[in-house]
Amino acid sequence: MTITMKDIAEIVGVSESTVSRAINNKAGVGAKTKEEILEVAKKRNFQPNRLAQNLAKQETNVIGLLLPDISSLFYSDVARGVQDYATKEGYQVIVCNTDDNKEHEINYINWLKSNKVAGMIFLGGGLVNNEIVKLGLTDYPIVLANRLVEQVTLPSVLIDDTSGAFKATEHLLDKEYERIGLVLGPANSWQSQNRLQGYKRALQQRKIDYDSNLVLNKSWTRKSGYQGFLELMDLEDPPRAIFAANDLIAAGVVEAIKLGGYFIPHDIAVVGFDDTVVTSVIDPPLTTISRPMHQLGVKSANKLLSLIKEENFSQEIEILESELKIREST
Amino acid sequence: MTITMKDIAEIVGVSESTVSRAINNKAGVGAKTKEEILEVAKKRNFQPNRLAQNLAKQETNVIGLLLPDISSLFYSDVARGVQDYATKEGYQVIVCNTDDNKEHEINYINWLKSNKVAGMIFLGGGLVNNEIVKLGLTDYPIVLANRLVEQVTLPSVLIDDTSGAFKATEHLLDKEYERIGLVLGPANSWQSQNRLQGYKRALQQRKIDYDSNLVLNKSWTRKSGYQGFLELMDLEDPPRAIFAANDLIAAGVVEAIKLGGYFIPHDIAVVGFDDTVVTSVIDPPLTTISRPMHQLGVKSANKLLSLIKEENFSQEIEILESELKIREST
DNA sequence: TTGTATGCGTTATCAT
DNA sequence: ATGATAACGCATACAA
Repeated sequence: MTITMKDIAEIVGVSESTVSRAINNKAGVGAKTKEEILEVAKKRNFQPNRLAQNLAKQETNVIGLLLPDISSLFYSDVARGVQDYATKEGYQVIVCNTDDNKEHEINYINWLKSNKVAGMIFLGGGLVNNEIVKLGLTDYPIVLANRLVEQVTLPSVLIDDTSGAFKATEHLLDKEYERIGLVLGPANSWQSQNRLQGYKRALQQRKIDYDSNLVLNKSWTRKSGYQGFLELMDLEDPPRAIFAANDLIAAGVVEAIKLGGYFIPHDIAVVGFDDTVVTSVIDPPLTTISRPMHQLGVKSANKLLSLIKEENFSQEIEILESELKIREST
Repeated sequence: MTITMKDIAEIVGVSESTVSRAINNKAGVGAKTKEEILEVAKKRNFQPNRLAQNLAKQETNVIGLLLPDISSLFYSDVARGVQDYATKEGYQVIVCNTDDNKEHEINYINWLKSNKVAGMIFLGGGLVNNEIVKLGLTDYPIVLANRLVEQVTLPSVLIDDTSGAFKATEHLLDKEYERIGLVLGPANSWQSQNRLQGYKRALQQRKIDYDSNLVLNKSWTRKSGYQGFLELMDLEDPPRAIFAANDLIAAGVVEAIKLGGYFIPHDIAVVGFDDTVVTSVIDPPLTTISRPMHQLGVKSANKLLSLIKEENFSQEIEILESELKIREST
């Protein structure tokens, strides 16, 4: 069923090397011979065996993408970005779900290596850098996406969460709100910390004092938003604008506001963070911070491929900005 | 840097075939020789070159997964299921985003074929069956996941949407509601049609007359749910239970109910469909139909691998049931 | 038990 | 312009 170059060579009555040259469009084949070969190849639907091809060329057009979980809202978007760019450049990508399990990660890395992939992207998660080095990956094209490592610096693409929070806060500040409630997730999560930092920086820029009473550390849930709003309203001088550190929290805030009989944004303004589907459940449409997830994938793949092709003109670390999406809640 | 069997053979002072046998745990190697070989292999961190291995064995441990879009909520879950099962069985999967574009699909299929994948899963989307056959895939292990084709029957795994709607309706019927409002998506979508069919079947079973006034065809949005509820309330004899054909619609229904001053489920009961993240935004927690998406992936991969291993004991078409998740909205 | 030889389907380096 | 040949790294049938 499946035909090889050898077969074509026999049919046309030439050598395998001539067939190879003709099919790969290389110089050194008579016009007529070439035509004949291509005709047979097309007619018999010849497909080169990539395994043999890659083995001979000592290179592949496959890259590996390691991430915690492809079914996550965040990572699947990034993965799509990686695939879009890679495909466009003639590469395929193998997605490996590590579940943040170090053992899984190592197994996958070994599998990818033995399959001679052209390079790898490590998205999120947290394999310590030393171990990556130990796995002999230093001489391997690698890009880190949204994953910071200490010590050794590897080419990376990151999304700047802090500046996202900065923009959200700044936006409310622009709207003349000076006291802005902030409902965060747990205090020990770095997401909370980054977003708090952005919030503080925005206040600082406007020379507005930071009031810790306005900042609540809760969890990343709708319920937290609901309760958080009630707590903020209990303050002596309650805020008339609220920055919810993710969309789920924002949903809770919005619901509490509406059930309290207030109007958005007339009485109280709300900004969310993430721009997930959750946004579509909220009325009025939520002003929120949109993180360039697809873009993160595209840029990472872009960086990796230029590494592979040794066009190392891309800077080591690239930082992507989040975008403020102004809708009707502010 | 990377070591081959040839190198090991030289180091130990045996032939390549002996090394191959030792490493692949095959009979016919002296215990001592084997030990020596394995030691060197381990020490030098030998990784067999899969390209060469596959080329020699004329088989690979890679399967292709074609789907419209990995970043979609639904498909990414299924993909995860495929990967989980495949990985467990020692296979890797290549995900290809077709965007329902026929040309893309054909390109991917050709790429997968030339890479000698062991088999493919076609998830969703719609390449006509004839074309699949034309691509010479009939002699290729293939499984269709949630994609029905006419004519030729290929091994398939499907999720029975109709029975999901049946269960949702039955549940409300069990709660003694006889008049049940149904808010669907567009009338021409087969999702709407299936869900309507399940609804009707449940009524029929209880010998309850179908009242078309209770059934609304709108769109798959929150807004539709909101308006749908208002329309239903305008009826002479409004329903006290509502089946929303997806979670987004349910979210709108719930909001309208609450803003109308009614209580859920005391005054009005609501059932959704999909069990997506949207559910977590709704208060009270929504009773909904959960489709076994991850399971769909697992079963598809399972079927494909048994096809590959020629253990064709699995039935041609497998149907997966949806599950009723009873929470607090009913 | 071990080694030799050959093949897997290409690519690439020589000759001719 | 074309062909013979080796090489890529491994598996395997056949000898020894």
